[in-house]
Parts: sequence; C-alpha cells; structure tokens
Amino acid sequence: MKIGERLRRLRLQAGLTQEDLANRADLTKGFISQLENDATSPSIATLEDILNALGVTLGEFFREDGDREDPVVFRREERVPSGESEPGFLLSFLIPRAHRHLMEPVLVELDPGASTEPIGGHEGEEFGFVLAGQVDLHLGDRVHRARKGDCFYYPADRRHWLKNSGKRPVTVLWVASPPSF
Amino acid sequence: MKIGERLRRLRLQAGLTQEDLANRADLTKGFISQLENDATSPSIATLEDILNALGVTLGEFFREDGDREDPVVFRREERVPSGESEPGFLLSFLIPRAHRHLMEPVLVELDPGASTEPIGGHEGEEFGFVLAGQVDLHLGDRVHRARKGDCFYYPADRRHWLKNSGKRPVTVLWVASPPSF
DNA sequence: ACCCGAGGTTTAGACATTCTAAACGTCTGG
DNA sequence: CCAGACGTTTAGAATGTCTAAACCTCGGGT
Repeated sequence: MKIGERLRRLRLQAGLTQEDLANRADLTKGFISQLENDATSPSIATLEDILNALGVTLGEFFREDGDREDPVVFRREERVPSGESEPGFLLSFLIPRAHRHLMEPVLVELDPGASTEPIGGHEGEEFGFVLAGQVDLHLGDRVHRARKGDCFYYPADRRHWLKNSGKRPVTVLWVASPPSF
Repeated sequence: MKIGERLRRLRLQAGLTQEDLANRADLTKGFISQLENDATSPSIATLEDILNALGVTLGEFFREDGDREDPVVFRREERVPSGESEPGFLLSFLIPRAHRHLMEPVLVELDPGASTEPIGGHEGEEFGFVLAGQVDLHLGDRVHRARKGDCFYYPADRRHWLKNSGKRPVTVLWVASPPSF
C-alpha cells in the first residue's frame, strides 16, 4: 500500500503546506514528509486525523479504481416473450406462488415512455437484467441507464422504479429477494 | 474508529474461526480476538492482510453508510472460466462479491454438448432464465428441456446441472439465493 | 553576492503499539 | 467427566510510529 502520493495530492488540492497540515492534524511537518515519501506509514488513528484535516473520509481515501463501476458493456441476443399491450407496462410473474419462495422473478415489459409504479422501503435486495431495449433505473434520487445485456443490483429499501427512456419497448427480468408480495 | 465488530461479522460471514483467519493472514488467533474486541488496533498493513484473507478491500471495509456508494453495478462482469481443463462452459459472475448479498446472479454460457459441473446439497433455491439456445436442466434423476424465454426454479439441495443439448451455444441467466460461495 | 524565509527532507532516537506466545476460560459432544 | 474446538486474557518483545531538531534547496530582495 503506497499512500504517500495520494496524501500529497490531497494536501496540494487543499492548498496546504506540510506544516499547515501537520498543525491541523496535531503532527509534525517532518512526519508528513515521511508519509508522503512512503518512508513510514501512519497508524489508522493518525491517518484518520490527517484525512479529517483534509475533509476526506477513510472510505473515500481507500476507494480504488476497482471499486469504481467502470462500465464494460456486453451484449447478448434474446427474444421478447409475448405480452399483450396494456396502458403502459406489463408484469409477468414467472413462478407461481413465488411468495412462498426465496426469490420472486418477474418479467417487466414497458412501452416507450412508460414507467413502473415506484416502490421501496421493504426488506431485501433486487436484481435486474435488461433483455431488450433501454431503461432508466430510478434509485433514490439517482438515475442509471441500462441497456440490453446490462444488469443492476441494489437494496430494496430505497424508492425505485423503471422508466422506458427509449423509443422501443423494453423488457427487463427482475428478481427480488425475498419476495415483496 | 471501532472496527472490531465489523471484522467479526466479516469473519463469521466467511465461515471462519479466529484461528482460520489468523493462519490465513499470518497472525495469531489471540490477536484476532483482541482486534474483534477493540482491545487493540491493527497497523494498516496488517489490516490489509486480514481483509485480503476475507476477500474484502480496504475501500469496502471503510465504506460508510454516509458514503452510500451505490451498490448498483452496471455492465460489470467477471469471467471465471470454470474447470480449467474443461472446455465448453463459462461462468460470468455479474455482481462483484455477490456472496455478501442475498442473491448470486451468474451468466452461464455453454458450447454445444457442454455441461456445467453437477452441484447440489446446499441451502436455498435457484432460478434460471434461458436467454438463448436450448438447454437441458438435470434435476435429481429427471431432465427438463428449456428453450429461449423459458425459466426454471427449484430448491438447491437436489443435485443439478445444465447441459447444452442443442447445436448452438446456449446462454442462461442463473440466480441463486442465497449465494452458495 | 549575501541573507532570509518558506517549504520540504533527513536523521537519531524516545516512546507507544502492535503482535506473539502461552496460559487460561468456556462451551459442546462423546 | 474428558477431550477438543473455539475464544479470551496476559506479559512481554519487537516493531514501527512519531518527535525534535538539524539540514537541504530554491527564489526574491536589498
């Protein structure tokens, strides 16, 4: 773990000198120098102090590129199972009496412009896989666009719904665990 | 910073004893105990070793609720060629580190004639959806043929595997709850 | 040229902490 | 009741953090 370079960048971004930072974090400037050159390594408590002085959390500091969701697109061919058109969207419950099971898989079909009803606040997690089309997943106050072959996964306690943002019908395979019905 | 409780939970989730973890991380069980009871605090290097042994990154470990990094993942795949010598089938784990979630979605691709390794006997239930091709689901001593758009659902305690019975590659979206890894 | 101050580096070493080793609890199954 | 698995506690060593202070290096002013 080489954290020196990262610390230095953060300090410079904050427009501080090593001494400034040392004072704020109750350390010595020499020690800051050692840290930035990886000549030593801070204790967790000290690192916390330093990051505190820089307005950064441990979680942010250790967030790696791997954690960043760098999208890698993959495409796959599929077919849309039949469905009759309703005012906007159609739910097909794939498994009978799924509420007695651990998972509830549903096939969601949305006409262009249509949305599912917002739900949220219940226990569990949900998984989705886009079979066709392009859909916007609204999750809390954020929106994620997913295309054919994309998938998503999130805790079900946050308010969420799907909206067909494209011009063609969209089909999503949606799995909730545990079933919320 | 009280990390003991979090460490303990991670260890138990991984199904390890303190001694197991100590061995993996090249430490002593006594020390693990101290950590879990917040009687001491690890160096960063040591914490890294421990988390490594648990399959968790520092970023994840320190991720606070406040950071609330969306657990949503788009277009992410980790392709894990299963049996090395075994030609023919490919598992793509759609959600990173899904073993910490309630469901484990996997994309299974089978070349013509290929089979997955038989598994069974574990807790939970499994759900599958055929995205392309035609596949035989072997479940106990019975075989069910599923085509594009078909789905299946069964308890995971029975021995089961998939075999591509067609002449074209097959793709199946497979979801296990709870994850069996 | 010189000095000066700001920013940074290096050093030796005091001290605090991590971490080990081993003994000691506390369960549970046989 | 014993044996073994699992966890806790303890004393102490080894390690590494962190301080204090001296030491660079660069620029600008006079």
